[in-house]
Amino acid sequence: MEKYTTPTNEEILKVGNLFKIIGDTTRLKLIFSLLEGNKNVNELAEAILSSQSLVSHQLKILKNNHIVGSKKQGNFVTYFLIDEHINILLNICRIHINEKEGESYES
Amino acid sequence: MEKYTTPTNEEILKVGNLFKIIGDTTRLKLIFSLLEGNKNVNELAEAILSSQSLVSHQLKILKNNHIVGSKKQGNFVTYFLIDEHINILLNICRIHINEKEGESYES
DNA sequence: GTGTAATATGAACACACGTTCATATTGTAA
DNA sequence: TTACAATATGAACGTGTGTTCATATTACAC
Repeated sequence: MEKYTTPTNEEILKVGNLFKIIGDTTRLKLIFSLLEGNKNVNELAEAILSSQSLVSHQLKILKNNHIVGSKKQGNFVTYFLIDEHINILLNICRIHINEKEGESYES
Repeated sequence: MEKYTTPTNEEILKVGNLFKIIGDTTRLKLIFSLLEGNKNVNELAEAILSSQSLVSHQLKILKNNHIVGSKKQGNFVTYFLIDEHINILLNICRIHINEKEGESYES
């Protein structure tokens, strides 16, 4: 693992923003759904049991933050995960959570 | 890396919550500050240029979510990072961001 | 005991943000 | 062209949350 020094304020903003983006359950569901394979908007809406509008809004946020990409094919728009970093983050997070199994989390 | 299946809704909530916790700049500053060594509340407030009250509030959230621990020593309370997972998450996130260097991020 | 430093806490405010609804846009088929 | 399906977008609403301020608690020194 690369060794990092103390981050600048700008970097802290970026890190915080990325975590904020993947800290929402709707967007997490979209990401986990896309891990199973590329999907278009309606397929995603069905998969996560949400409205088309909500899915479209959240996909835009994921796209603006370079987590997903899209490819227009006729009437449909196929979305896909851009790289593996997000998946790695999610797996480490799940390991962390499973180790803390049983402990309560509050805000 | 351990292979994970599709997460349950409960697990998605937990993952989302953890990312939400470390998705705030004030809490990130506290975490990065504690990576340099254990500190008490006032030292942290000075380090991140924030008020004692704000630091105390945010430390409580970090503690409730098992990211930091505390140890009372007389009049002072020393805070420390509980494990390495958070640091790993932060490093991967920084790698991700550095690779995306130059690209803009919007919400 | 009193005074003071360190920390925690609760209320209040302001703002961010996720969701819904209605509607606009785009593309395809007839 | 018209009709319809897929997607995107903007406004509005309600809720969550980070911050500040004032104050409470705790512990030490005198």
